Parts: sequence; structure tokens; C-alpha cells
Amino acid sequence: MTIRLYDTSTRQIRDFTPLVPGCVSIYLCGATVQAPPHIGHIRSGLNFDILQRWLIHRGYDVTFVRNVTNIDDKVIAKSEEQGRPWWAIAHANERAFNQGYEALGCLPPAAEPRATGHIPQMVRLIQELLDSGHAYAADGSVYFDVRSYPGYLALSHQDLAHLRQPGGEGESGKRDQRDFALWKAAKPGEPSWETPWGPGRPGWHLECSAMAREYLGREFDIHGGGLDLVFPHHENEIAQSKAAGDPFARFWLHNAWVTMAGEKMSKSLGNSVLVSEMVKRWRPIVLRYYLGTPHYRSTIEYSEEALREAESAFRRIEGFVQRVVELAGTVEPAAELPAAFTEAMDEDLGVPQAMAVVHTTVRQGNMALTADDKDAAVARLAEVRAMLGVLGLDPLDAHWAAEEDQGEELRGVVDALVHLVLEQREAARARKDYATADAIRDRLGRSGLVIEDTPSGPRWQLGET
RNA sequence: GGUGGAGUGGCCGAGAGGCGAGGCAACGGCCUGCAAAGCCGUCUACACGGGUUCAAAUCCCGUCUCCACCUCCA
Repeated sequence: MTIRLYDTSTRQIRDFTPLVPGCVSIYLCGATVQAPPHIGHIRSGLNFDILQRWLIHRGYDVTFVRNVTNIDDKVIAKSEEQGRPWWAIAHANERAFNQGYEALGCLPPAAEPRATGHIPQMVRLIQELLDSGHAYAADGSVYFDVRSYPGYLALSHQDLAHLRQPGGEGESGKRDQRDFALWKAAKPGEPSWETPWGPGRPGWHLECSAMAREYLGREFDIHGGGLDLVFPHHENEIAQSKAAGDPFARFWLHNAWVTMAGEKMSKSLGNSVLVSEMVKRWRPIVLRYYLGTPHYRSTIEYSEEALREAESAFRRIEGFVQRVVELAGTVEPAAELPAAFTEAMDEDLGVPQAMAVVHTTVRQGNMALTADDKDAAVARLAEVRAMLGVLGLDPLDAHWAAEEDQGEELRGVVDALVHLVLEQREAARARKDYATADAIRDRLGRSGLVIEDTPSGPRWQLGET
């Protein structure tokens, strides 16, 4: 069974065969760090994190590069607005992005190259494009001549003749308004780097062509990003790289966005839900479940209710995990995944169908628990852990466990205290003084503790927040 | 104007010609002193109008609504 992926350029799901057997190279367009991330940005990182984890699980040696575009018009505009250096703004936002990725359990990339750290590579690429006649310098800027590259717009299946004429404000010397800047001449006071064409800064798009080549070579397997990057960003990357002779990416994967009241969440629309805010209100693992469970090519309509549902659904899974661990101690993840799970994931990352397998396995595990079949329960937990592990959602994984550990000492103290109280309640129950027993349970409930009586005695846990 | 995407039960969310994905909520049952948790069951849906087919949520034609991109975007 091979992995199949939806390729934007062919508009169909096709078999994925890596360039180098056993190895997969991925370039993901990460952040333009002009503002802190909202949950849509992190969804993108999360979707590709799941892709990476799945490829690793399937035995590939994955090289995952996620770039940081740390210089652009908006970074400069904010710098002027706030009177802070451009690099301080870029770096603060880059840190916020990384905190977001980290909070949601995304594996760190092999490299996170920054645009401004690769000016020489960009200059080299521009020179190649000038030499081959695909680019021209004008007024200190360098533009890409879109009409010189016949494959232009193949990814988005558009026709140059049908594009709306762009406004083209502030860019002088363009031969065609549809040409795009490889290099932008510096205006007075703007950050700039010296080049043969004068001081300036990279145009958006160039950094990705230069850095993908630097880290992954002239040809690599998968290039990813949000759907809104298809045009112009990825089209322009393709034009630059292919015109310079690079075969470039073999598969193009694009994730859908998160919407608010039907509209795309975006910095410019001002309908963003910041990751830093969400992490305060929801457990990160629940956020990951919420953002990572729908199919990556489906829009997620943000809603509080859906998040609450995610919390309930995930708690059900956690409840099973906890009960088996209490019964049998820690259970290692299974080496083999259920076949249905693997089939679902192989087909363009069918996470929703894969989650259905998780839920079904949880139900079987709960049945085993009820039937006192410890071996079966342990086996189901091993499967559940393995499946959740691939999705980055295993509650027993060190990443999430560390989070819980912060309260570990306190938890021990609370446990001792609660059991002291529960002993009184058990005594009351033993003498059938249910009024007292229920009063104790209600009292604990008001403190946020949910008490469950089980055949092996009472247990407690924190209620939903 | 060009290029795409979407509309599925109370809600979320898969599927893409024939076997009720799954979850959340609700209700009924089992279990429980009562709960909780869990298990079993119930709720038979695919925007609208036509058509093709033995069979359509799925294919075709048309219509409506919403969203996105067309040089700031994940």
C-alpha cells in the first residue's frame, strides 16, 4: 500500500513516490512574521506536522523545512508605526509562532531558515534569472518577466489573459504590471542589503525559492502551505525556480483555512483568534484535537460549541486511557496500527476516518474493561496509544505528560486529602447514610472534583473547566 | 470577468453509484443505593428542480445560497 496525496497541480489524489527512496523532503511556507499567529496559522503547521508524523511512521526519513519570512512590507510598516527595529518585531512574532507550534505539540522542523539569512543565495538566483533573460532590473529593483516563462499559472490553472490587472502602486519600471518583484529597491530609511543592483530587500516569493534550493536541493518532494498561497506566492516560486532550471517541488499540498462566521480568519479582516488566547482557555491537547481532526482540505468553521464538543470527545478517549492505566499500569504503544487506520491515513491523510477507528477501538476497550478482560483492555490501549501517537494526541506522550507534571506534587497532596474525605463517604455509604454520602460528593463537586464509584472503589478527577 | 471550494440529521464532521463513518447532545434501557463513567438501543440526513440508472447524498443538466483566490494572506 502506498501513500496517496492530493496534488494541487494535478487536482487529484495520486500515488506518492519520493524522489529518493526512503527519504521525503518537505518545504512548508511558514510564517510571515508581521503579527502573532491566530489558530489558522497554527492549523497549517499542525496539518503538516501530521503529514510528517505519518511519513515517519511509514518508515521515511523526513527532512522538514519550515521557513520564516522575516522581512516584508508589513514588518517594515509596523516598525515605522511602533518605532521599533524591524528585526525586533519579526523576532517577537517568530517566537509567538514557535510557542504556538510547540504548545500544540508540533515536532520541530529540521530547519527554520529566515529570509534575511539567505541574501547571498537570493542574489545568486536573481543573477541566474537575469542571465537567462527571465528577469530585468529597473530603478534599483529586479522584476520577473512573467511572459518569459510559458508554464506560468499552471499550478492555479489560470490564464494570464484573464487575471485582473493589478494596481501596481509604488513599483516603477515594470514592463508588465503582472511582473513581480524579485528584489525591491530600498526607500529612504528602509532596511536594506547591498546587491549589484543597489541596496534593497527581497521581494516576497524569492526567499522560498532560494531556501528550498539551499536546504532541499533543486528538486524535492512536497511543498506545502495554506490555500491562499497558491496564487501568487507558489506560482511565483515555481516561475522563479523553474525558470532558473530547478525541477522544484513534485507535490503541492494546501490546507484549507479556519473561518469565523463563514469568512476566512485573517489578520487584515481583524477576525483572528490568537493562539496565545486560545491556549489560556483550552487545554492545548484539546485544541490540537479540534484543529487537527477535520480533514486538512476542509474548512473549519470556528465555534465555541465545536470546541466544547472536542473537549468532551477527547475526554472520553482520555477516560479510557486512564482507567486502563489504573488497572494495568503503563502500556506501551502497539508496534502495529489497526489496518483500517493505516488505510485511512494512506489515502490523503484521512484523519477523520482514522479517528473513527480510534473511537471504535476505545469502545471495544471499554467493553473489555466492563467484562473484566484485562488482556483485551491492555491490547486496545496499546492500539489507541499507537494511533494517537501518530496524530500527536497520545495523552501519555512525554510532551503532554510534562504539562500535567507541573501540578504533580500538588496532585499527590490533593489525592491524599480527597481520599481522606472519600473514606468518610465510604463509611457513610457502608452504613447506608446516603444523605451524608451525597452531601460529601456534592461538596467535592462544587470544588470541581467529579467523584465516580467503581467496583474497585471511588476515583476522582477534575471536572470540565 | 477568470479560477476553485462548499451546502449532509439538533450540532460537529466523514464519505463520493448499492453495505446506517465517527463524535457531541438528547431520549430509552442495562449497571449503580442514587449518581458518574461505561455499554446497548433510538433519532434513517445529504440546498433546490429536473435527468441518467435496476439503484443517486454520490454521475449529468439547470437553479439558489455562501466562501475563497485573481499580486498583503496559512
